[in-house]
Amino acid sequence: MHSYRTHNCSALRKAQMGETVRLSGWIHRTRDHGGVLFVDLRDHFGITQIVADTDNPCFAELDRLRTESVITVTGEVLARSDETVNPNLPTGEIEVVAREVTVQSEAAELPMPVAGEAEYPEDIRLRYRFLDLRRDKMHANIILRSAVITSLRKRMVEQGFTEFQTPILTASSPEGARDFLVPSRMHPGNFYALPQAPQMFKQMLMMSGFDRYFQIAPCFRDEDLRADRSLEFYQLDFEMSFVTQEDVFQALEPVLAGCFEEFSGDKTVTPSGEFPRIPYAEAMLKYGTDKPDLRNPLIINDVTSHFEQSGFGLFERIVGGGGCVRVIPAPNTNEKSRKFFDDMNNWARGEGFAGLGYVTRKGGEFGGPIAKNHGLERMEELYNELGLGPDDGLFFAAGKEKDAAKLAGAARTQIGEQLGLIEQGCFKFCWIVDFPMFEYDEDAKKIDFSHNPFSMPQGEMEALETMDPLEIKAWQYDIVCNGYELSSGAIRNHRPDIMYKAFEIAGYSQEDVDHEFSGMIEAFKLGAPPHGGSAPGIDRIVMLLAGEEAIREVIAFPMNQKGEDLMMGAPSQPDFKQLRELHVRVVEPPKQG
RNA sequence: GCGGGUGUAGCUCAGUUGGUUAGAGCGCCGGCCUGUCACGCCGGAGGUCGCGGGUUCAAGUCCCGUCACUCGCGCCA
Repeated sequence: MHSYRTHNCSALRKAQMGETVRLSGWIHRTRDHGGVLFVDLRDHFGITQIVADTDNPCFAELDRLRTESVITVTGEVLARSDETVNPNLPTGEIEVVAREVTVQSEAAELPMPVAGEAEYPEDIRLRYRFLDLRRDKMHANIILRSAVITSLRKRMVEQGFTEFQTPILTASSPEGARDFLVPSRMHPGNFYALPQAPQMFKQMLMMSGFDRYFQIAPCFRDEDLRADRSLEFYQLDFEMSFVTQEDVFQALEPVLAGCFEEFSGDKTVTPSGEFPRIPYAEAMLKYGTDKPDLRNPLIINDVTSHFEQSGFGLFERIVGGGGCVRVIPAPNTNEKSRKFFDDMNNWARGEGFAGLGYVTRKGGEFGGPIAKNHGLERMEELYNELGLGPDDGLFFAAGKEKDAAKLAGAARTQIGEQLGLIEQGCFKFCWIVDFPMFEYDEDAKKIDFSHNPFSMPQGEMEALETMDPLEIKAWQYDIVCNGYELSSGAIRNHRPDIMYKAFEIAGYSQEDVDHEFSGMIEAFKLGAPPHGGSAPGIDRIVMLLAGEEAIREVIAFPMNQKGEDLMMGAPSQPDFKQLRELHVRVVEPPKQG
């Protein structure tokens, strides 16, 4: 007989009745009835009930052991009587009568329980992650992650992509997020950078003639963390040669839709080939964000023209000063109390906005100060234009265009949630397209790239030479699911002349470009195919599929919000010898206060 | 760097307008129980109420500061 097991803890059925078997696992729970003792033995696969009565020589040992101790049990498979079958357990029709128990590892008292579904403080969960990962939910999340990655990989290969590995120790890239630096022992004073994304390498692979690249790529960014953002994360990084934006969409949609359909259970998924394309400007107007949650049916409207001359002085002044007024409908709120509307205003103030105005409407009767001051007839006109009903309230976000859009977008989400309008049980994808190539940087008082400087401008050289830079769009796109940005991507600028021109508009000389991106420019000058790609975030994909709200729930060993690994104790101070070899000296920052 | 939330037993939490010895469930330790599966019953141990200061006859409770965790803003092309 095998030293540890003949079956796993989810394998035994009535068919094995009478067989002598051996199982190994963790003691999940014990139930001591005095005369008879039940032990739930758990492994990766499931749970099997072990039983021993007082006449059984194993009784004392099993009774003594704490939960989460690891044991090997040899015994006979018994069918349970009809009344004692547990229908909730795949192995619930049988139990194993212990004959021999070997303790593999005795557990001390636990800092957090493994059995049960309670919530536990995250710092304790992270400190004892190996215990946390034994819990059902976490174990399932990590298995899901593995299955999702396998599925994505298979689907990419089916689409004709080739998997590559690119360097982890690489060069700092001058744009984007902060780099993680690694000191070079052999080159004193020089540092490697960990890749923020394998951007340069994948473009180089296209210039190397490989046509379709992909990688499950680790990426590193030294920026503050969020629920859906960590210092290190994985992307399904891909790039394609000789493609238009539409070709990229058609390659990715079946991969994402297919993967989501495979793992989303009962939830519906936007079908491949039907992901809406929403221009950036339209998204900012209708949803107040470039990552709209399309499960929310509310649409924002611009009503600035209605308030150029209005009895409502505040809005008139805002509009007169070049600002705008956006409205978010609150359908069927005739039963809502004044508190509901005031609470929304307080919420907006709490979020740091000036405030959120509102109009109430109950059976066709308008209420609230805006309606009164603006005039009931003009309000009626506004409602007719927006197609609103006699019981629909209306919220107002006014200010400079950027602020009004942001407030309207946040309010749209808040109203949708408060009124329970967010459609559940679905994954709604969309592409956001036509991002502006440039934007005006208020701080630096100059034109700068709005997103990726290496994207191809729509209209190429002619656009750069003839158009107002702020009007130029880029072949750049984001994919969004349920309000989460899964990735951004672009058709790249593979033409040195267009590259120089684009950088010139943003205030960089040809020498600057040659100096900062010499490798890339060099490659472009030696035969570069038109190419483009994207890189959906794998952690976020798994998070959505697992129904979690933080990527830490789908990462085996995540960091806390301060970028610390509480289990391994990272980051930590290196010893002096290591620093000396690396030619690095640490200067402590001055203490506060 | 900034703002919100939380902080009471190993864990989850309750604790009234400030008022005697700070409680419950789970876990732990001991005892009882032969069919449970979140087993049940009895008993016990376990607390710097995050930390520091202040107000008060009296602070878990009020005030100020600070720390930790967390969510968000900035940041993340």
